[in-house]
Amino acid sequence: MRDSLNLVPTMSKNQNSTLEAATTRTRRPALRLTYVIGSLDRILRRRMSEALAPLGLTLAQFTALSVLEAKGQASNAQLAERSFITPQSANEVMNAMASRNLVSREPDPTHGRIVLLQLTDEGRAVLRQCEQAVKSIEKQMLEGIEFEAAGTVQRHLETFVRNLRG
Amino acid sequence: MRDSLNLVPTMSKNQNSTLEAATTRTRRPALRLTYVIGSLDRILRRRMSEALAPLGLTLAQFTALSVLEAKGQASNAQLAERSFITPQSANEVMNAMASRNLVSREPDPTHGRIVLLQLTDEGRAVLRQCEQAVKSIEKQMLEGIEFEAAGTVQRHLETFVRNLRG
DNA sequence: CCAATCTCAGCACAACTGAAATTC
DNA sequence: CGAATTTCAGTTGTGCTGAGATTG
Repeated sequence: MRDSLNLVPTMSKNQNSTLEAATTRTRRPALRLTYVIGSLDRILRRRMSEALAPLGLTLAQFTALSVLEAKGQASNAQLAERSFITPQSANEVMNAMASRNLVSREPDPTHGRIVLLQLTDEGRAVLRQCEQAVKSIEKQMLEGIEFEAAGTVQRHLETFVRNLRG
Repeated sequence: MRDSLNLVPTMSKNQNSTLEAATTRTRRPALRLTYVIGSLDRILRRRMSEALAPLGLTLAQFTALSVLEAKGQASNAQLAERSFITPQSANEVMNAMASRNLVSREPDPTHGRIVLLQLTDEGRAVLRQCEQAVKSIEKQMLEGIEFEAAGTVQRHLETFVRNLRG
């Protein structure tokens, strides 16, 4: 009744029984998948922000650097789409990084209004430092998880994203 | 060299054509697992906020209601820990909901300073509406995913959370 | 004129840190 | 006193919408 019929295979036991009876001992919130995703992201955000702070970068900036490296060269609009944010938000992040010389902005020769963004050598160097700083967090997160299983999880999450993007 | 040896079964450049060959054509940013988690959360956040707006609730409020239902009865401090946020943040959310009569606050009879929070009947009713509103988003997200696989993903994500919590 | 792109401005949400008051 | 809890106040990160300018 409560959770209808789908997608919440969490409460492996006592899915019945007033819930409150278990308040003292139950260790699991055991909520929806969306809740778990949100929780994980919040913890990850906090930990990563801490790790990146000494390098003077915010998490959003690190993300933008990563995406830009993967894409190689992109307009602000393209970058925003890849990052699942609005062009305005992307622009704000890029402003901060352009002024720090981590990315270069050059007008697209074939299209006057478009500004092509690209990692500078300094940006690439900083990105490497960031990845180093973040690596240990990822490692801790995946402790006890088999390599293959982590890949499976990632592919499923990518499917979730694709499904939601419509 | 760049990604060392672990935990990123994705790609970074083009030298690893085995994995993405099966998918589309270079359509994937394919970054770290943390990036995918962040992207998914951002999309989910946006979609869920939209769905909850007509009910006059923010996502944080919905989350708090859910946690409170699962816990049955809790202090603000307990609730904060379950939600992986600071007591200050939790308190702010609870203020909004107490003033809307979705949760009740009663002093703990056994400990003067503690305030016990609990869902009101109205809170429970609103929560049910929220869950209804959110259900279709979850359904879309899990399209094409087998029930069992979704459970596996959730269990893995819960392990990630546990690992990071220390 | 239209559409896309970029950018400025203002705003909202959700978290945070710091600090104070209360209670055991 | 010290530890835990609550709560007030200010700040930050990160996104948003709206509106305007520019280019093809």
